Amino acid sequence: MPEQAVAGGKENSVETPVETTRERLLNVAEQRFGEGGYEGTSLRAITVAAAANIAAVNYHFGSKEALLRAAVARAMAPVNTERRRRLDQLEAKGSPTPEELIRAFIEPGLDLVLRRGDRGAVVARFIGRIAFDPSQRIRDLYAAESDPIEARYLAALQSALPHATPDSVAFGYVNMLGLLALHQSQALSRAPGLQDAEDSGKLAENLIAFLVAAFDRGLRA
Amino acid sequence: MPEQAVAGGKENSVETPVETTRERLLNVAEQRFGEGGYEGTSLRAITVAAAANIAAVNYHFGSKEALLRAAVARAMAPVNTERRRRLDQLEAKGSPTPEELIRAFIEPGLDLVLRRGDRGAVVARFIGRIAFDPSQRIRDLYAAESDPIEARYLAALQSALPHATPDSVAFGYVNMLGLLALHQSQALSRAPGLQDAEDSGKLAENLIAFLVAAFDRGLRA
DNA sequence: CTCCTGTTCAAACGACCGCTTGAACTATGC
DNA sequence: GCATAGTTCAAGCGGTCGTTTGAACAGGAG
Repeated sequence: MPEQAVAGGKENSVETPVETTRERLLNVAEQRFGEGGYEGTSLRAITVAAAANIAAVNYHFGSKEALLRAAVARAMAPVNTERRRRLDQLEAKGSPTPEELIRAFIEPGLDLVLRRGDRGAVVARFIGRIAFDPSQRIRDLYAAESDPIEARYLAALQSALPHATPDSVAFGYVNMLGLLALHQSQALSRAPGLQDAEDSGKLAENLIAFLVAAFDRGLRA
Repeated sequence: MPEQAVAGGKENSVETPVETTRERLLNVAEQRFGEGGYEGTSLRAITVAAAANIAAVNYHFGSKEALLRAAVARAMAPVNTERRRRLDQLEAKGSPTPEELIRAFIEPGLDLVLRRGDRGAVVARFIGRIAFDPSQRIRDLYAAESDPIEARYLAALQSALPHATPDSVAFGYVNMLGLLALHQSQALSRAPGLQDAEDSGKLAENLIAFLVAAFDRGLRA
């Protein structure tokens, strides 16, 4: 391991660990896949931007799709963690409202990710883009990372909306999922300008208010 | 023009006009682009399925992107026509409600297109897929076909929702646009089963109710 | 019949794709 | 020192991409 920069390494100052080839590949993959989608982005474009050799992708990940899978897993991990944490918290408190549940879903996807500067915006766009990639195969790959907590949200939403049928609760959930992804990918923001932290907060509040109203009064009785 | 089958031609019965190569290309392009997206679909896959030569694409359209543009224009034409017709009708009546406006937007996209059998489902999926293609270039191509009536809808929605700010009305509009496209592309229906006419009607009603609630009470005052 | 225009065809172009190979390089363990 | 395992590299594999070419084919007009 030439450049892993373990703690106390002599080559770099203590607080600037070297970005490994693997990390650079994941970072650039997030950016490029988020811009052009999976099919529209070549491994060569990624490796050139990451100052790495093409063979490095197959060495570190095995294939283009495996690189994408690793990037999705890494990007979704903190979002899923935060969502789980919030769900635990709400369930411990007991009887969460629809708004609390929606907020616990939306904010980790927008806030947590957009509030950390350019990198966060890149990650959000990546997730949003992959979630609705034209290829069913790629969408499934995202769904595999997102599904584990879906059942918990559905159950909690059903409890919070006893008047709504299970079908209509599921309908609301996929609408929430879809709208979040579209805003994450910035495909809905006509003005191409990137959102800063403040805008992202406003977006989150607007989206939550929109969804709360739809859940509260827009589902089949 | 070998096989145009003008009226009264002797080769085919009166009511079965021959499908020209150009039409076959557009039909198959709708289907394949709707399945795999623009980047994920090759001209060869299209021409093979259409029983046409690859060169026919460049002869009839000029390029792959021009084929897509022609397919989008053909698919959107009846939707735009119907939306314009409904808007005219509502405006002639005066003071349309938010629900009437939302219905006039959603139904031409789902109903009109899904109610005409398999072909309609293919067209709907095609439109929905292209509207949020990963490539900005392709999305713009769709937006160019969709934009002309956008201003009319925004103005009408603003009048019907005087309490909402212009920004929030625009926010609701893009959400409506996005949710419709996602349902059209069937990316939100987890069960991969194709929707028949009856299901499509239910979907339209559910989506309209969801959006009406969100517009009525989910926008910034 | 001959010309002419519109259409289809097989074949090939250069470019790029994801992936593999085998050697070179690098830090570490003995 | 030397062997070893981890990593990077230039080069090339077979295949597919969108596009182009020039010839063949088909009907209509003179």
